[in-house]
Amino acid sequence: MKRLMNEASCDLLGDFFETFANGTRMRIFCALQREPKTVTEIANEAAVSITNASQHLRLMRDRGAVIADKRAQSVYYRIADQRFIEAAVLIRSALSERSRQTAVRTSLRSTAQHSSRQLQPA
Amino acid sequence: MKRLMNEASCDLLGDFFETFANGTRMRIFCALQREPKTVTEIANEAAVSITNASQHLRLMRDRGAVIADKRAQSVYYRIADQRFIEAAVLIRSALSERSRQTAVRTSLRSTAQHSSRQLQPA
DNA sequence: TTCGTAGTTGCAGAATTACGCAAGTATGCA
DNA sequence: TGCATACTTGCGTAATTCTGCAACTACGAA
Repeated sequence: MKRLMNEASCDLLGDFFETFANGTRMRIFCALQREPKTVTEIANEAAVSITNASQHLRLMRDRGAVIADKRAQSVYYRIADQRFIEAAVLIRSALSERSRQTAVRTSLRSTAQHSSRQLQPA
Repeated sequence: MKRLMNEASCDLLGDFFETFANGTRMRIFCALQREPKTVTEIANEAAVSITNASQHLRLMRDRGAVIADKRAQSVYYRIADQRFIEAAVLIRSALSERSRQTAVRTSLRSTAQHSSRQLQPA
């Protein structure tokens, strides 16, 4: 297998993952999946104060995850790139599949931590 | 557009993103891209102490991002699912493309923050 | 048994991040 | 102008996370 990412990519990615490494920001991301929304709407959906939503949105905007468009008094936020959603869906599918497998494995042997050996190189 | 993720997915994803929301853990992830490695090897590549690498690896393992296989005295860690790498590559491509676009936009108009209006719904 | 290598874990201090409150800016409407 | 709505920002505190040190377990070899 070829190396898919270099050092610089890792740094970029680290920043990006930090952007969503927070329950509130993840809920904001989910709330924005379908269409742009105002800060107030986002705060309601994510169940946080408007101040708090605004703070998280600023962070997300600074990191390029969302884009803000001002319209009269309101500021509409939207997800900056559709691929962020695609990536999320991809990861989710891997996670849900894995958790199912783990459940099966756990019920067959004990906690897997003790069974050593067996190294399949990816 | 249909809604791609529900609430439960968001929670799952939040956990996952937290796993990589750290420079050290991202470097560990990059180090493991191609093949399984021992804690010592990982610590060297990520430029951290063995203790520190071990602690991060435990967190990553607890969250299902990596898998540990013990072999004699050494513990080999590997990435749990190839799709995690695919997702990372997908996000990286979006990020690098975006940063190029932003650079162009910034050189054309000022800082974009002031130019209001214009709301394209995704 | 004893020693060396490879990892893990408990603990404490440092650093970072999250959150709310209060005060501020920006826009629209009467 | 004055007032209301919609956000943003500064600041202090609370909570979380990171990191290293020292002590501990696990395994193999002499």
